[in-house]
Amino acid sequence: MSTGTSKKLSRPRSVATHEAILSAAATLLESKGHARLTIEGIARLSGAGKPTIYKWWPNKTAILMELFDREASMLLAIEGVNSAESVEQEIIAWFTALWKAWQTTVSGAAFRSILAEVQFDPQALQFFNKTYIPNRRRHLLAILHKAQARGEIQGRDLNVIVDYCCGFNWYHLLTHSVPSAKNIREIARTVRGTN
Amino acid sequence: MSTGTSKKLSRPRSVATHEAILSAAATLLESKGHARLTIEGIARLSGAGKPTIYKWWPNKTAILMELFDREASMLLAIEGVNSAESVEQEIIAWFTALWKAWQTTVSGAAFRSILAEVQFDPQALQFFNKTYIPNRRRHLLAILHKAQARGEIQGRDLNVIVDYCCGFNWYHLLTHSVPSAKNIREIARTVRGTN
Amino acid sequence: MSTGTSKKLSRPRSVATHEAILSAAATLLESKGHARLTIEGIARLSGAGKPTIYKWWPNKTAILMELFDREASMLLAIEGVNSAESVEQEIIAWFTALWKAWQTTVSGAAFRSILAEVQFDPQALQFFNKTYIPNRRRHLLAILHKAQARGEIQGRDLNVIVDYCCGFNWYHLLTHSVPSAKNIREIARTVRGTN
Amino acid sequence: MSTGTSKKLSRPRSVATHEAILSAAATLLESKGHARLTIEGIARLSGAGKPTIYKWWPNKTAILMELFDREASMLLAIEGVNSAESVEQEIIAWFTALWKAWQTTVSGAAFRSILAEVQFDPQALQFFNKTYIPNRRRHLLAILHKAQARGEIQGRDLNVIVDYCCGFNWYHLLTHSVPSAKNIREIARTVRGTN
DNA sequence: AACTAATCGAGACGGTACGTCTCGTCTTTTT
DNA sequence: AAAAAGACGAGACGTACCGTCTCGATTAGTT
Repeated sequence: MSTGTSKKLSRPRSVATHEAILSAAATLLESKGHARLTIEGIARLSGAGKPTIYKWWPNKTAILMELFDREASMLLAIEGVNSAESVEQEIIAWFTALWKAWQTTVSGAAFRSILAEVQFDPQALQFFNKTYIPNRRRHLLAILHKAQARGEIQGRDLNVIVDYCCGFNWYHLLTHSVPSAKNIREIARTVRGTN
Repeated sequence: MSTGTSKKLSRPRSVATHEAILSAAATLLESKGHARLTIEGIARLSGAGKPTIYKWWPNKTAILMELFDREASMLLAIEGVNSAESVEQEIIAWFTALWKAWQTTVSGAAFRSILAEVQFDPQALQFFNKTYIPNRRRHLLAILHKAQARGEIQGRDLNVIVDYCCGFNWYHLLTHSVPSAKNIREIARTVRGTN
Repeated sequence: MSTGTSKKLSRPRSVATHEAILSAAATLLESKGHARLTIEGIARLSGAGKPTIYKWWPNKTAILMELFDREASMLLAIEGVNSAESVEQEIIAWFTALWKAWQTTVSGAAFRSILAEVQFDPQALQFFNKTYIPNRRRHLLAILHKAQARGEIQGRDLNVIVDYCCGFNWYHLLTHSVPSAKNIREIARTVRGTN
Repeated sequence: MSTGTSKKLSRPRSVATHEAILSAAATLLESKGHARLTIEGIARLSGAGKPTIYKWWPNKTAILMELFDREASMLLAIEGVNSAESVEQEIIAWFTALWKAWQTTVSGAAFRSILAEVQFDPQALQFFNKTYIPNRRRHLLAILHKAQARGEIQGRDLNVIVDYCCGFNWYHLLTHSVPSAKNIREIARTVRGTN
């Protein structure tokens, strides 16, 4: 009797290979840099065959996105509950944690690569805009919404705030300059805008 | 004392070829997109030899930068001196003009390509950060300085303002989303921040 | 006991491509001549990719050698065992057959090209001297040895005979002049040298 | 005041440049080898402009031929009158001198290069066959003619002898193997052919 | 326990672009 | 004129990856 859950009749996808590919990508991104990160290199290092990689990821960007998510989700899990007293405090905490992650893991390099790579591939860009970006904006947007509900932010278009806050981070990421704590405080101050 | 007008004793660089290469790059960038913009393609379309291109530009990014500058300088020339009554007005005027240029010429696509390309090449990135970016920031920084002198802006780090304003524009450029007039007004409002 | 026929665990080398490359080389050598025989041209005509060619042959000379061997082995197969009555008869038969092959197939042009090409590449020259040439000399040397055993040749250094006989043929090949039947008879006469 | 000798209205061909080009070619041929001997390299080393070279020599082969002639004529001048008692002695003397020159000057390398280069260029080959080769054969042919007149050689086609003697030398030149004194004696013996 | 079917590694293959090299022609200024 | 300097179009060089393909070997889960 079928249990309903359609069981596979054949060999399942190898978890070890999946993992090996991702960490090979991480290693190469860190050691050789974006320009030297090639599918061929990943295959070589991971011991996987090229067709195996192409079977599961449509392109390099998809690998990078999965890599970034893995690292970023760790970050989110670690940060956990943040009971800050004000929007500014919350944003400062969030940006500080974000930059710490971007610096200490490959996630920063990965996101930088995604941003660059996505400009080459219209299809990847569409996925990036429709699915990927909204997910990344969600956390900041939630903080702002709460603040708006508490009355801390008034008369502001929250999406514009997210735009320029993300923009600020992207700007620093793409120019390889880490914003100082002071800079982060400064940008956090702008969100209230009590005028 | 002779200024030594230093006449070249050989065939001078061909202006026509220089021009043909740049406009071939512009055409290809517009028609084929960034991914299909190759040195080989530029050589083919422009009628120039590949070595000629490599002689004058070290890489694709350098061509794109010159292309962008050409378009951007036109923009600056056209916009001219604008004596707006407030910082906000000035910024709104500047951003509106900038986005008009980015949309109506290839300059937008060129700058997007530069941002992506520079991530691949550490040397190009260094030039980008040390020389190219400061030049691009100058105009906005000048506007802010004047406003600070007039007392319109107080207690703000002007560089952070430039960071997030550029960031805002880059963000929209990289996600292929044009900011609305309303959005531009909104971001212009944040620079004053009289709190 | 299993001889371990060592089966390849990947896609086998394409015989069709191998063949296409060789015959493209033959066609180009015949139609365009040695100067216009380029790897790029062979790739174009054969439909193979350049890297495929470089994978299997280190340089143009290697292709030419294989091409020559293919044609020459046909010749040897056709000529078969020839039981002539004297050295002179044997040499005349051999040279006549050789020149017929050099004229009716690309093998002549191929060998001419090899001789020229090998002067450019010290590595190719070494292979040419150590491996290729001895193989080409073998047939003539065998004829002379047999004759010496029969007492037809006395007090001669057989290697010098081979040197000048090959030299005679190379001379005519390189100056694009085909030796007449009379000339071949004349040179065949010199090998006996009963003085 | 005019000396009577029709003065040129313009700058005459520079002898120094002519000389510089030839010796640059010799130097490069010796140090870098045939493959690295390029017109561009000659221009660089000699300090001449490329167009100057092309003005006076149609191609690289022509330079090599002039270079070879310069060296070879020195040889002939030095060897001078050779009063040998027999054809064999004469040929041995001639070949020994020839090989000494080929080994001690660049003339050997130059002639090897000419042989190779000429295979690429049908026009150069024609000049080579019609003009160059006959000049090179002349000396040996003269020796043989004298011997024939003296009755030392009978019933032989002298041209075939020259063919295979040149062939013998070319063979050794092209395979980079210097014939031993014994080998030279051996080949000299064949010319008499008293059968 | 044998069968089955997808997965995996290996790597050959046709492409395309890379950045470099040399060619032979040209244009300009100096001698 | 002739020569230097060197820019230029042309096109081959040998290399690096791309993404697709064909193999034989592996390895669950189903019969």
